[in-house]
Amino acid sequence: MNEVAKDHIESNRAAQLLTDLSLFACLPQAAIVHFAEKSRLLTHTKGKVLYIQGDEAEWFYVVVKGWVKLFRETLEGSEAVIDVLNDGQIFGEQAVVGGRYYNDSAELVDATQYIKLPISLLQYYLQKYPQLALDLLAKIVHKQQLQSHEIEHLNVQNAPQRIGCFLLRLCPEASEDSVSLNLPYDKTLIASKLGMKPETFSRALAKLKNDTKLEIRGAVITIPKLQILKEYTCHYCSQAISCIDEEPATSKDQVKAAPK
Amino acid sequence: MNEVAKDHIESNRAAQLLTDLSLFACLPQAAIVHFAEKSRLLTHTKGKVLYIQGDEAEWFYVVVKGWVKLFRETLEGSEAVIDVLNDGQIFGEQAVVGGRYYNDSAELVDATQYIKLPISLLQYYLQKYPQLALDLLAKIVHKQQLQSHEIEHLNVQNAPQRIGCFLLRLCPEASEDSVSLNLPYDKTLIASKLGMKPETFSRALAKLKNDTKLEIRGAVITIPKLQILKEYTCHYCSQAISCIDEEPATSKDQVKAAPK
DNA sequence: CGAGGGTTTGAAGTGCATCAAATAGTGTGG
DNA sequence: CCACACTATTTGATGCACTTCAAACCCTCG
Repeated sequence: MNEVAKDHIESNRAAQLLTDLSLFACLPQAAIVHFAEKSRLLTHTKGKVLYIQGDEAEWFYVVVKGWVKLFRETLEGSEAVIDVLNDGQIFGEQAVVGGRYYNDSAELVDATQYIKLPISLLQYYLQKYPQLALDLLAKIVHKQQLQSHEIEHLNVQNAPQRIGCFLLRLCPEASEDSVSLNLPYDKTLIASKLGMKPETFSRALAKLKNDTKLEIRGAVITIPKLQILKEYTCHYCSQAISCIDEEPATSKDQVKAAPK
Repeated sequence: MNEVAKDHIESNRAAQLLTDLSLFACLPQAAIVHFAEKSRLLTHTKGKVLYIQGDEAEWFYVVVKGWVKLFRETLEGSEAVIDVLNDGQIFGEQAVVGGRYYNDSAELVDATQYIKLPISLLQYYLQKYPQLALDLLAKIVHKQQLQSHEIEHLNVQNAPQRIGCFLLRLCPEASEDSVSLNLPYDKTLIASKLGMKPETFSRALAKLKNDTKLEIRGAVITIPKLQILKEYTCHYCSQAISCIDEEPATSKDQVKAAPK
């Protein structure tokens, strides 16, 4: 198969993936195809660095399958994990407005398939289809709210509670009393994401297990009584409901406001 | 003076203030007048609560003169300060997309003048003037980047360094070797914003003073050698330049991208 | 002057980090 | 399929940073 044909197939596949993106829900098919033509569908193994903080921002990214870590690193080498993303999530898009540079670094946590798309094209379509700007706005606001939540957690929760909250957010929406789940990635990485050291994570998880009757076998955790965990954890959260987050509304759900 | 005349004057004053807002730079005067008509220009004293987390979001706000604290509160009463805003800053606008509820609470820190505007009107103009959406996007992305920065700081800096960083961000853009500045609000509030207790703040500031040769007289702090403070503080920051933030670009600075 | 909030100081406790080492788990090549 | 190498995770011992509780101090404002 020659290069051109290969590119064509890759582009078709990308178009198909991009069509499923809720961010692009408002775009006509032609625009999505345009994005797909200019995009690259890539797969790399764990450790691949997609960009680093301070790089000139040319691309934004979509995770197709796998896990990507966003982080910031100091001169000393200590790093702060901003977020860990998986299938369907977008990143690097902040550079579309404001700064011309990435303000964090991105690295694959696992073997991961992803698409990279030119930011310039996003800028173009933001102008052309105003609804896209509104949908992007909604996505970014949602991310920001999760971040506010993180800041709160770092301030008011101790290590076992932060882990408890993390587990709760892994639970399927409508969960029964008892849930069994897999940790999505390294315990070390979870620790960083929660702002603690691996040793602390290990000990804190042991304490949580003891206090809320978890069963732990490696990366598989069973919560026999969700309610116990919620009380232990979310009592210290500001949200009455719980820490479980929801997707932001997309174009279809938007309410148009009347003036005057 | 009767109510109608008073409202008229207030509306004129609000229009004038809104015209200066960089967010509204792209709007025609008529739209700004429309906003002004539907807005309320208010002044309240310290402690006034503008809204609390979970309230249905009807209004967004602009600080005219003073200080406003955004925070999240747990059932136990411990609070996490998300941000402290002053003149010209906007808040409560996140509710314009996504959730219908505020996801933090807002309270005046000082006697403060502010404007409140209907979110429904913002929604209307976001649709009508796409550039407004892009400018709002830029503002929110900028806020988000500052928040990522905060998360990093909570993770990698100790208390004296976080204070040092806070002081650096108070310095005027082009500062000489030596700077003298006023703390903008309560030390207790600064402490909360930096994620520490008042006692810790007091002790950490004393340590910072000792380590970087500050002079402190109440709320007036003199930094004799900026460079010393930068090295002490930002060595642990990921940004090569410093922690000083810049305003996001507005409409005028935007670059239009060519397709294809 | 006296009340009250903001700030500092002291003493003691707690949680998390650090350093070091043991153990479990995973993928590799033989 | 096993042994080895390498990484992830756990465990232990110790130290430091920050918190907590308590009390003093300071400053402002009625």
